[in-house]
Amino acid sequence: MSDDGIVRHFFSGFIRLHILYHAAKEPICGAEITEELIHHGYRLSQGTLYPTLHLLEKLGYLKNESRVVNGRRRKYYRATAAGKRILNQARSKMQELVAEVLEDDDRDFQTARRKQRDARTEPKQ
Amino acid sequence: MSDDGIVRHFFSGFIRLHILYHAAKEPICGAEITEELIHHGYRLSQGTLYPTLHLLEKLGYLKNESRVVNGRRRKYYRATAAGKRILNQARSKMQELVAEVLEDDDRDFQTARRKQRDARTEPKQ
DNA sequence: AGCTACGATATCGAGAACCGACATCGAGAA
DNA sequence: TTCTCGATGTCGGTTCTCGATATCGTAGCT
Repeated sequence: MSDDGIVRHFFSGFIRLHILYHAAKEPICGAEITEELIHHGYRLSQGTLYPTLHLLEKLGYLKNESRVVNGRRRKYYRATAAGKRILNQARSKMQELVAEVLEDDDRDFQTARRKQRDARTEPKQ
Repeated sequence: MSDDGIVRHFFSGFIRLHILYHAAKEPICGAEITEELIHHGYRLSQGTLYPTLHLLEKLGYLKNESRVVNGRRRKYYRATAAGKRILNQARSKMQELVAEVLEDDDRDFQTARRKQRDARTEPKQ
């Protein structure tokens, strides 16, 4: 694991969640997702992206529809009802995990929710 | 990938980020981290946890100090200056990635920041 | 001191995931 | 039909993850 890769490692799963998120917002194809991620300074290789799309489709969270754009065939993926359900579920989890890391530190991230504050203040031993 | 495992998969990196976060807050040992994660309903196997700790230490983000607690040897890890730096860097990234997924949907997560709104609304050709 | 108990830490092998490189596909141009 | 080229799909080597197992180290006991 490279020094710089550790941050990427922290978010690799999260990047994949973005696929589901975007597919819930609007139909999106693989090439657009790649492009989108670059905006964020991330990169998901084709060897990861397409299998992920296929997996999400196989699990019933995405469905695709072929279109032709500029003489090119593209598969546009859209989140199914089940996909939106799992997305919301992921959002809740994320809420919980993120709130803790962003809260109460030497930074001003008070906008984060602080629901689980009490759940982790029990004394050890 | 199991159906239920996909959500876990989304956050596996996030879970590891928690290690760094807790180590920045206070010295923490492997056993406590495991315990902590269970509060969140997550689980990181020992075969993943310890190598991760060693990696973070090798990269210079953590340093450890052995203590004896209840007759047991424990290695307490604490974030170094470099570790806190990378944590803040990760926080910014997280902020950015999370804000997008939580914002402007059929839910009430408006507490999330919306700084990068403009960065991804350029028309696709 | 030597022995045992036990929790914490560390390691190992099998399986899975990731990535980069390469292959395939398909619509329009020539 | 053949060529072009962007988009999709696949493959092998490398790395990561997990569960099981091993080691380590302190304290209590004799």
